[in-house]
Amino acid sequence: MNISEAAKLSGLPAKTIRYYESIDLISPPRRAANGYRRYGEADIATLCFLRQARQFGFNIDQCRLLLCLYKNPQRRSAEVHQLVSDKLEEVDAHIRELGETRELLAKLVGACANDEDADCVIIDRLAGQQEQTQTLAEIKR
Amino acid sequence: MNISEAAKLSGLPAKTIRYYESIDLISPPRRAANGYRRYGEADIATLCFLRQARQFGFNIDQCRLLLCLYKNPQRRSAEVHQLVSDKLEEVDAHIRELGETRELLAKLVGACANDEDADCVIIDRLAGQQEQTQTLAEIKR
DNA sequence: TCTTGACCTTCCTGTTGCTGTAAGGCTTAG
DNA sequence: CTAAGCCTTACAGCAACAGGAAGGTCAAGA
Repeated sequence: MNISEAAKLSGLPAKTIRYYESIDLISPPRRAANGYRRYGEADIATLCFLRQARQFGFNIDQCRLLLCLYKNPQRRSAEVHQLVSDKLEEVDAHIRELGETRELLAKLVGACANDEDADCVIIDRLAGQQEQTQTLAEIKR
Repeated sequence: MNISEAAKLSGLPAKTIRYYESIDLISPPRRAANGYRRYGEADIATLCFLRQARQFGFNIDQCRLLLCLYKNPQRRSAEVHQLVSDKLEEVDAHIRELGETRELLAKLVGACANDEDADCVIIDRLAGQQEQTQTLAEIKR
């Protein structure tokens, strides 16, 4: 099948499939006489695997590793487990960070007068000296 | 003061300050006779404001808006409130999305045998046809 | 047969928010 | 006089693609 059908079946844009080939994430497919890329079932499976892995938040390098494991019948499931639990920790850390930001933003929203006046706690807070000093202290540590 | 002191006081790398100037986020400072940038108190305040806004997750364009409001004594706090509550929603959506990913990852981690065997639920799940079909159905909608 | 539209190809640029590096000028201390 | 530590500009690169230009190919219809 041609690239656009592979795209449909895999759920990845054709652009992305070509991109993955260009960075050696997937191996170049056979070409038809006219130069068109030809994909088979196994290629589609690989592309689906990649789409899923990306959706799970794995970056391209992590996908490379996962792909190795996927294609290697000698793999140990413990290796896969390690990769995924690392990613889980990564995501947890990211969520915690965003959660802190969220709380700070919520405080700002709650504290702002939200009226026609120019006085604005949010602006004051963003311009605030205290926070600046605190951050400076952190930097100096 | 020169750029490196401005960097120290504002908490932004000198590189970033020059970058902000290059994209017209901040106005070009005066120059000393030798061509060095000279910064004053007001410049530092602006840079601090930007650092804080970035820490809160505002992107550069949003910082532009915030900066306008910051510098405009005719602002209405309601405008600021709007910007910040939009950002809060944005962050919330991001957190929800990450939360879903987190749950899926946790399931994978929990289901994996985590041993010396090649059988791996995670690999199966990432390569899974069901999910693929489901996603295809979603695409076709 | 010709044309039209839908494919396909490669190559180049742009996105976001910086960071790194090169190549060179200024300043100050020893 | 030299070495360090500033400063300047300008260009390249990161992730993970997306958009578009310029051109070749293919199948269907008038």
